[in-house]
Amino acid sequence: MALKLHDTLSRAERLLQPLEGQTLKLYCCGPTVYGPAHIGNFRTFVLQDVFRRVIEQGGLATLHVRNLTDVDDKTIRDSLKAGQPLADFTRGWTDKFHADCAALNLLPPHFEPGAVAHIPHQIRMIETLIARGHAYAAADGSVYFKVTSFPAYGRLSHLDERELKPAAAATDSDEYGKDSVADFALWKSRKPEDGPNFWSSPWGEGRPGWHLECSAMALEYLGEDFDVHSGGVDLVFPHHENEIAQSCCATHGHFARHWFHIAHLMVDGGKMSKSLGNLYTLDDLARRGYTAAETRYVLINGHYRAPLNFTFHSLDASRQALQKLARNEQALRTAAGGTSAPAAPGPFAAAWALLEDDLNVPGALGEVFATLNRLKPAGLPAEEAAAALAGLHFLLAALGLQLPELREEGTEAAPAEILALAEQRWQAKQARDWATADTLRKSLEEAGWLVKDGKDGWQLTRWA
RNA sequence: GGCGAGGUAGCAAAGUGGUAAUGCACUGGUCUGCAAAACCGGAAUGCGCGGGUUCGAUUCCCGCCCUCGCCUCCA
Repeated sequence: MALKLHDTLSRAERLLQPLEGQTLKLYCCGPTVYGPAHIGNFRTFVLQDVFRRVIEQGGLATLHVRNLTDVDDKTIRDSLKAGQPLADFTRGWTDKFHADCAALNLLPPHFEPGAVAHIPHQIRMIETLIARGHAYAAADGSVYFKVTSFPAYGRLSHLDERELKPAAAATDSDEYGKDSVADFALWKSRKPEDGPNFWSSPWGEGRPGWHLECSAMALEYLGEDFDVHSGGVDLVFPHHENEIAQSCCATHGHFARHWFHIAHLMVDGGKMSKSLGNLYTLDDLARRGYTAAETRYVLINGHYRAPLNFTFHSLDASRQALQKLARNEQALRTAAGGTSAPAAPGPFAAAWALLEDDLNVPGALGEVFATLNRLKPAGLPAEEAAAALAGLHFLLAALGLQLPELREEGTEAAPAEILALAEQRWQAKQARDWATADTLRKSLEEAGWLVKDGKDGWQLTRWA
């Protein structure tokens, strides 16, 4: 195992080695469950999944924690709007999230804690922070973290090199009582708009602040020190900066050793937003006929540190690419006379090396194709084909790519009238009545079936 | 305005101090009555702009332009 990964904090590529033993501890900021996640959210989760798969293929174990934010402004607001108890509301969207994750072939985290279930942990952490002089309760019962009490604040996002936009310092009317505008909430006192969603604490009724949940859960499941913390780039500031401050001040640990941030997905060259109508969910794409596997391919086929431009053309390209991989895989299987366990990259060593070099997925995919093109699977001797097949499976497993069914079958599934049309066309063709044959072929195409002529007969393929 | 990430063929996207992967699209051939699919080939002549360093820069340095993100609860 020799994965080099860029670290946001040190701004350098660093070799990843578990702090303890052979298990790499990974914390990922999860979704806020108040609606369906969009493909931009999933870019982050899919890349984290590839990361985990590469680590595991490389021979290490992982301990993967990804939280669910099931209490915050949006979940509360929308559950009240829906007239549902918060827990029921977020459970529904959590189920949807899990279904989407499964469709995208994401490995489930080992722990997936929710914020609501860990409120005591968060309260305990706040008590520690207050006791150590890093936090204070305001008059209204909210508790804030005192940013000036942590000199290292801002290291991750290089705050010291930045000049905050004057407007950004505008006070939030909800958060009066803060000593400094930079201080952030650990506990938010109960407000009328929270409805029935409040919990009791030493500071009165209220609910936990968003940043704290990740610190508390990371501590609970991974300990004071762990290997990698990951999320979308937009979380660098303030979320991750705040997590570092809370965790380092509440424990004696160093918190995460390595920060892994994934760049955003763009659509048609611009940002994704509801108002532009270019914010897609997995279901939106499914309605247009694209599979989750095709979506996954699109999402991983760009380096994680660079913005990736999503287009429907790239989805079409992914479909073709996956078909090509499937054909090659089948050719290798035929040549090898069976499958074998994916134990090593074999002839795909160059592709694997690219994955180990800062998770260069597009480079690795390019290398997979280049290797296949060189190998010419159909003509390989059985032994070489078997090694290549195992290697291909090794790479596909690391990327989490599931190959589609080859588009060969279909004739059996065709309805009787389609079969009749096809047979009629074949007869016309035998009679060298090309005009009739072509007309019938066109009708079949309009009905959604492509005709493929063989030597002694025809085949149908579902087309639309 | 500050900080960060980017600008590579029609689209997407790797990579490199010395003739620029890969996928899609395009195109020639095989096959076919013609196609489709598949297979075997091919072309692109493309590294944002201007300087500098260098024998040589897309790659390093400087300046500029453009895009995207963050700038206090957006993956």
